Amino acid sequence: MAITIKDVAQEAGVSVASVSRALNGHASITDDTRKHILAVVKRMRYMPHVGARSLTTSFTNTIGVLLPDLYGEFFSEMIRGIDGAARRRGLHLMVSSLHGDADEAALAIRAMRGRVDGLLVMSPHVDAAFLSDNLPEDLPIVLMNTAAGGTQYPSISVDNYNGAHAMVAHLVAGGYRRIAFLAGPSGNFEAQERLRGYRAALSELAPGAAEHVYEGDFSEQSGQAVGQALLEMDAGRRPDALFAANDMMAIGALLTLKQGGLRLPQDMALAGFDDIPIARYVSPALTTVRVPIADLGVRALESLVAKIGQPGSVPASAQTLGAELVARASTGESTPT
Amino acid sequence: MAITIKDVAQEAGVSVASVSRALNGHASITDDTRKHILAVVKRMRYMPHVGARSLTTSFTNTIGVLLPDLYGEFFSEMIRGIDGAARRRGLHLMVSSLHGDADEAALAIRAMRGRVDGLLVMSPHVDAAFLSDNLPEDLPIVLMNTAAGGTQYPSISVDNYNGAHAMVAHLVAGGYRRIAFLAGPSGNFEAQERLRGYRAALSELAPGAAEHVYEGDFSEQSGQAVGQALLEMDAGRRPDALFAANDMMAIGALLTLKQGGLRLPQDMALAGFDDIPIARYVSPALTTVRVPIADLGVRALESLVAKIGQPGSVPASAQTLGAELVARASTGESTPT
DNA sequence: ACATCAAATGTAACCGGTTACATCTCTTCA
DNA sequence: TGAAGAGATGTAACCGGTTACATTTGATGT
Repeated sequence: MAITIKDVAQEAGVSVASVSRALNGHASITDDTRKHILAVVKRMRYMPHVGARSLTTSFTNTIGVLLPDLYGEFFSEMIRGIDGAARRRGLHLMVSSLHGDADEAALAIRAMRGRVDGLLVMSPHVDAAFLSDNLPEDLPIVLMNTAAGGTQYPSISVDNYNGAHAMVAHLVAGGYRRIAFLAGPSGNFEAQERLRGYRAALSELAPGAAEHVYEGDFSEQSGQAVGQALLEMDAGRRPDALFAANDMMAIGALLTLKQGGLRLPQDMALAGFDDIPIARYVSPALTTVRVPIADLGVRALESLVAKIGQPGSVPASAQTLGAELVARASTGESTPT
Repeated sequence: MAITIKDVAQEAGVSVASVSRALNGHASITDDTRKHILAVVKRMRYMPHVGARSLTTSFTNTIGVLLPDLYGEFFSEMIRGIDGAARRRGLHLMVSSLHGDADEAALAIRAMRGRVDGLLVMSPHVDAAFLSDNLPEDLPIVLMNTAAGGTQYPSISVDNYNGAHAMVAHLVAGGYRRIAFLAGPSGNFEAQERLRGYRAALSELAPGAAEHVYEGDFSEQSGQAVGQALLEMDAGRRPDALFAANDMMAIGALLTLKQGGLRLPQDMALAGFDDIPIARYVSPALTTVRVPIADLGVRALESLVAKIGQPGSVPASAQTLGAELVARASTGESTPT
C-alpha cells in the first residue's frame, strides 16, 4: 500500500488536518509548520490520492471525452485541441471511444460517473433521448458535431452547410457546370449538411444545372469506386467537377482518376472537405474546405468549462464554427503547397 | 448531488450491503431481492461512483497513458492500438501529454496516483532516475520506445536499428552508393538508433562509401531545409540517395526536391521511416520502414496488464518489435499505391 | 496577574462505496 | 418441540482524503 496522509502526519508529528492544510495552501497555518510538513511530504514522496480527494470535494479536475473512434487524423486533431485547452486549465482527460453500439456507449458514459467534472461527446449513435436516459442528470455535457442535442444540450459544430455552399460557388466561379457530389453516409449529420449545402448552392448559383449525387461512406474505397464509375462514363456526359463530401473519398477518387489517365483539373476538377494534412501533399494538391477541428475541440472544452462553472444557468446554445475554403491545384489554382 | 447507493437502498427497502451485492453479482443473495434491487437501480438511473469504489477495492480499471505530444499520425495510431486492447479488457484510458518540461511531467504522473492501475509512458524527457523519483513505488509501469528504463522498468520498443540497417541494405542493393542520412534530434533515442543502423549498415555493406549525415529535428521544415541544401549542391557531388530518419522529413525533402526540378528516383532516391499514411499518397510514393505503431501500443498495454496481474514477479524485460521495409516508387519500385 | 480573544492545531464526521462480522430466519433432524 | 446450522440480510468499520467544530496556545489590555 502506498503512503497516505496519515503516514505523513505521523512522521511529521502533526495531525492529518494540518497536512491537508499545508498541501492545499489553506489559511491559518504557521509558515514553520507548513515548511516542515512539505519537507516531510517531499522526503516520503507522498502524493495525494486524487480519487479520495474528489470524494469529498466533488470535483475531479478531469474531463471525459467520448469520440466515435480513435482513428485517423480527424481524431488526432480534435484531441490535440482539447488537450491543449485542458492543460491550460490544469484539467486532465479521460478518453473513450464509442465505436460499439448504443449499449457500449451507455457503459462508457456510466464509467465516467464520479471521475469527471463534465463530458465532451461526439457520436453518431447518440441522440437526446439516449443521453437523458443514460446521463447522470447533474453532469455537464457539451456535444460536438451533431444534431442530437436538440435544445436540451449545448452543442458546437462546424458550419458544414455553408462550407459546401462556398465550395460549389468556387467551382461555379471557376467555370464548372456539371458538378457532381460524392455524398457521405446517409445517417451522418455532417454528411447530410454538406449534401444540403451542395444542393442549395447548385440550384441557387447554377439554376439550369442538374444534380449528380453519388453515394459514398467517407472511406477511401468509396472514392475509388466512384472514380472508377466516372472513368467508365462517356466523356461527353461525364461531370467536369467532382466534389466529395470528405477528403478521404476525394483522394480515393483522385488516385483512381489519375491512374485512369485523366488529367486533373483539366479533364475534371476535384474537391474535398475537411482539409486533412494529406490534402496538401497529393498531386494535384486538393482543394478543400478547412474544418477547424482543433478549434472545435478548444471551443467545446471551453464551453464545457463555462458550464461547469455555472451549472444550469447557461441555456443550451448551439454554436457554429465557420469552415474556410482552401483553393489548391485540383480545381485549377496555380499556387502549390 | 447525484443518487447514491443509500438512496437506492432506502427506496428498495434493503441495506446498502444488499444493493452492493446485487450490483456486483456477489454470492448469497436471493434471486428475488436481486431482481427487485436491480429494478430499482434501473428506475432511479443509479450509477455507482467509480472513484468511491476504487477507494476500497484499490483497483480502478483504468490505465494512464503519458505521451510526449498528442499530435500527428504517430500518436493517433498509438492511441488506437492502446484503446483497442484496453476496451477488449474493459479498461478505460486516462491520457495526458507530457510536452512540457520535467516538472510538468512529474505533475502529470502525480495526478495519476489513485486513478489508474498502471502507467504507459513514452517520453524523451523521462529517464530511470526521474521515474524512480516521481513514481509511486507500487505503480506498475511499462515504457515505450525509450532507453530510459534501464533494467529497472520493462520496456517495449521498435527495432529502429535493424529497420535502418535494412533500408540501407535496400538502397545498396538498388545500386545507390552515395547514401546520405537525414538524422533526427540528437537527444532522441529512436533517432539515435536509426542513425546507428545507418552507420553500421553503410560500413558493412558499402565499405568504401563515406557517411553523409545531415542534422534534422523530425519536422517537415528540416526536411525542406536539407532538400534546399541538396539542390544547391554541385550535381556531381550530390548524394544519389537520401534516407531520412522519419517520413515527415522525407516528405519535406521530397516536395522541395521536386519543386527544384529533380526527378525522383532517377536523380535521387528517397526513403523515410515510420510509414505514416501520407507516405503512400505522395508522388513518388515513399519507400519507408513500417513501424507497427498500433501494435506497439497493443503489446505495451498487454505487458502492463500482465504486470498488474502479478506485481513484482515479472522481471523488467525489454521487448523489441520488428520493423518492416516497404519499398515504393521513391527508390525505384514500380508498384503503385 | 488575569481575563479576553485570535490564531494555530487537533478531533471526528463525512464523502460513497465494499465487506467482515453480527444477526436474523427458516429448514432439518434428534 | 427445540437445538443446530445454513443461508440471507443488516450493521458498522474502513478506504484516504477534507473540513466544521472543538481545543489549545499565546499575545494583548487593564
